[in-house]
Amino acid sequence: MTTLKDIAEQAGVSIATVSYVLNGTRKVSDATKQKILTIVEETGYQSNILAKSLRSRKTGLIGVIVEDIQAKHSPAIIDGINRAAEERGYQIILSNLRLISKIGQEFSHISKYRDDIERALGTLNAIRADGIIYVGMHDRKIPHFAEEKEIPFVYCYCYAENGGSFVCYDDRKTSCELARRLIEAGHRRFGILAGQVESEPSQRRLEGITRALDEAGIPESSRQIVYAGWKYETARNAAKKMLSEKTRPTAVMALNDEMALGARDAAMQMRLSIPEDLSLTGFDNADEIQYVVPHIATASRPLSLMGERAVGILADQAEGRTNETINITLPCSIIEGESIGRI
Amino acid sequence: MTTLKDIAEQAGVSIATVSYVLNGTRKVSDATKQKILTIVEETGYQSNILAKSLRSRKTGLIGVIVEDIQAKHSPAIIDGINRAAEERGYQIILSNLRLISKIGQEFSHISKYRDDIERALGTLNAIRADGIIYVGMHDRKIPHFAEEKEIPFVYCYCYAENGGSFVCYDDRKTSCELARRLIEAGHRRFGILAGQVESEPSQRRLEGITRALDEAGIPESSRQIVYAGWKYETARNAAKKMLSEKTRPTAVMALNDEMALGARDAAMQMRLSIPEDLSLTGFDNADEIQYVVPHIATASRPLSLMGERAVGILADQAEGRTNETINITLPCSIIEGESIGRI
DNA sequence: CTGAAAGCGCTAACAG
DNA sequence: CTGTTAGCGCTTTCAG
Repeated sequence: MTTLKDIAEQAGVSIATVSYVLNGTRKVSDATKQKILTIVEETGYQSNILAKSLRSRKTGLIGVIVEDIQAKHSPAIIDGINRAAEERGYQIILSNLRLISKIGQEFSHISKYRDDIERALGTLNAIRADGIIYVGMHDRKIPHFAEEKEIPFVYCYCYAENGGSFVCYDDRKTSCELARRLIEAGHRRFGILAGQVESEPSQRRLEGITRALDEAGIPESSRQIVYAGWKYETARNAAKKMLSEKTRPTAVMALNDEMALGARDAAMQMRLSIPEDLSLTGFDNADEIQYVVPHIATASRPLSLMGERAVGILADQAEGRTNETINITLPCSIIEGESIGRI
Repeated sequence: MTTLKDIAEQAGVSIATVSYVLNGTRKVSDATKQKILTIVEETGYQSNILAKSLRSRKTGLIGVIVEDIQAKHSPAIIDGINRAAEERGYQIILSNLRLISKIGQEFSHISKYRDDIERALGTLNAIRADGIIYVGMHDRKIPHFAEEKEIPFVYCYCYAENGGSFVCYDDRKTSCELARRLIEAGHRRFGILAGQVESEPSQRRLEGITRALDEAGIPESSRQIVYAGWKYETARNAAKKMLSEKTRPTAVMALNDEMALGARDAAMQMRLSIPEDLSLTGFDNADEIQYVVPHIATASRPLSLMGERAVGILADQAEGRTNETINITLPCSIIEGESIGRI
């Protein structure tokens, strides 16, 4: 492996001079500069990042701790992180906590995995990463892991109890917007398929819908809320019950797409067609609904962008441009579908 | 940041002794050992991996170049890589080529992205990764990037023109097995929805099916093969045509699940029900088909395991246990569904 | 404009 | 059993 020293010897200059040329740290005569550059080219010299980092105390590494890379939203976020990182000359070092297989849906027990997190943090620390992005599995509040560490830390798709920068998306506003579309289409009786009672995204999405319904003066009695646990099966059963009542809702809002599919199949089984007999909305713009006809109206989260913005904050902090705690909430976009019918 | 030197001073020993204790490189008296360990614990000392690696010429870093992290199969493979890497004390450094957005389906033009790849390889080289895993986007032949490099290199979900270790899965055998199930169920007229003509996975899956049909003595005239380009839309159109022929196939084998969904919707539109009027199989076990009823028989690829095995090969090479080129082909598992009917 | 030299924090050969 | 010391490859003062 070629080193600075090799280049210096071949060029008949000191290693310092080679370093100056390579980093543009100081003015060097054009002659020597050219000579050095030629040799660098010929030898295919690659500076040793380890040595460089050891000296300069900057590694150009961003540690990404992801609660589960197999969570549906993770790849898009990581993609965004990767893109932005490369643009700024950083590399990604990835640590996957694999929480799904470890805790299933028991997000509240996350504290049990504090050990895993500490270990990941330890490694990233040992490697002297310039900053850390923590990508959550649900957009929810979690303990603030990096309290005592001095390394820049940004939460993405989650946020910390007591501060810390984060990037998330506005599901409250988006849900509100979806509900408004249904109201505009004339709907007055709503069925809502929510996640777990304690789930924060579920609560926020519910709040958004509630706001829209309140605005429209729709009474509580015309809102049926069922906590169907985010899943297809449970949602289908809940929807079946909901739709067999005498004053059944004319619109069902599922707080995620998987539950929307459950509601759709319940409707199909009951020979209710969408959108003629029933309007339906989802959330997340999941793969699973791309090919169902009619297309179900849903919302797309700005996942890639969230990753990019997280890197932006991190880089600003790592490079000393700011030391502020920055919180960014990005808007979603509504995906139109034919599942909303006028009444 | 605490260093070896700090610990040594506090313990009143030399830094070498501390190093010996921490690495177990040499016997040290229990007394000093305990004293050192206590101080390490108290200070929360983290050894500086950069310095360590610079000296020992091993970084404990595995570079993972993934053609696109947003490809459906990527997260599961990376998950497997991550799991196995952690077990062996390696960290993952991730480089995402983002090929999908760059070239779409034009996989043949991949050579244009040689530059991107060279850059990723360069960075990984500069960082002195102990080995590199290249995760492809399709299980296909690609140029051998690391010919001249001395660093261990393993291809995953693809393989190289002229050698190099790789891990892939057996779509030929699996397709053959799927076809046999249909034959056993009494089918004699087949429609096959393939990918692009030049696609290797498509060719292999087709070969598997051909073998099964040949074995069963089913004439070429009873096999309708259409190259429907892997996509829902094109597959639906192709299936529609296929199913309107007077001697329509009784079984349609789509070489991926997205096309199976296309075939299913074509059948629905033509009022053919599955599995009574038509049997259907897919491939890949994609998210998109998890919730369609009846469940479509398909095949699940051992993605996570492929990642794990790739790390196994890499670690064996990096740690000098072998210098052989190793190729592993893993079996898939058939996912039963109600989409296969007896005839 | 250029060079010598002092480290960054750690490992490992050599010397007790 | 323990310590001294020479680097790993690079950046960056300090001195020409």
